[in-house]
Amino acid sequence: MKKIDIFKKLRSSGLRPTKQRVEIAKFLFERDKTFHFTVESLDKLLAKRTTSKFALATIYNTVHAFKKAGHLSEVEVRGKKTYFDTNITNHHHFYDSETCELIDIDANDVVIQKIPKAPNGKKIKNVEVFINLKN
Amino acid sequence: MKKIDIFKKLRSSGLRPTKQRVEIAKFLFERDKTFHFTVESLDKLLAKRTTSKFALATIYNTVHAFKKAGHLSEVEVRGKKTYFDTNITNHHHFYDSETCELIDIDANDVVIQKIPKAPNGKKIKNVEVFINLKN
DNA sequence: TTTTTACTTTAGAATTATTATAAACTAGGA
DNA sequence: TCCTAGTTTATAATAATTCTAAAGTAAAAA
Repeated sequence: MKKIDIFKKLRSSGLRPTKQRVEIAKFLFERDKTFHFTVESLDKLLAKRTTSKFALATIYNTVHAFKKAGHLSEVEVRGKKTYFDTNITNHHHFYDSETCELIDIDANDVVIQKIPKAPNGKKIKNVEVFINLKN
Repeated sequence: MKKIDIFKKLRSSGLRPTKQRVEIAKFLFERDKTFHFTVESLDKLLAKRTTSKFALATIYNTVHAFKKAGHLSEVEVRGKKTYFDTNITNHHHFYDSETCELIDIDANDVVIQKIPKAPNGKKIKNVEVFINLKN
């Protein structure tokens, strides 16, 4: 993804393309495969790859802004950390608690045959399937 | 559940039936319906219902001891808090993010037709289905 | 282009949930 | 009853995240 596209992506979602956002966006979105990360891991990776430095709060702000704009999804797993996922399509996850690793599962690879009705007055927003792994 | 049964329940799982544990166990297990709670909410409820006071650390210890002994299950949902569930059978959950409320779904009410193979070297430990609700 | 304004970044403080610590206490066996 | 290991407790520590307020910057207005 070219710099100009990053600019577009940010601007079209109402985010000013600041130096920090552009750098973070380039790092996150210029890749073919899905990328899972926590704020902490992203911070470390950015520190390695770039010369600029980022306040931790900036990474939190940016990642949440990207999420709000629909460029990232958030995945909550057992444990204290929040993971983010560059795969924003509807999909599911394997979770390997040994390695604390998330692995995407395509939505088509999980077929649910039967599901209960939502309680009165409520609707189903989405269904998340977590497959926990062991060795 | 009678006090003597609480004693048995605790002792059979290697937990000394201390005053605190017995009171907490009575509060949690002397009910017909599933009960979902966080450590924080349990603390508040206990403060209302009983005259004894409990250190927060005791509630953490006790709840985790109960979980380890298989008397409670733990459910992680979006957000920072950890929920515990007196329903220790294999089951799923609705999650109402408006009210931060968990609702049990019987395992039989969710039928999964197709599921992907675990990655190489890994096995599937369990499958958790979360149905997120909206209004 | 300069000025202005609103949005951002930043470092550090604050908050929140949880766990660790170490001293005092207690259940249950010897 | 005495002893010992397991428990409880208050408090400190930790960890992830959010808040704050000052300094900086992008983009609109002049």
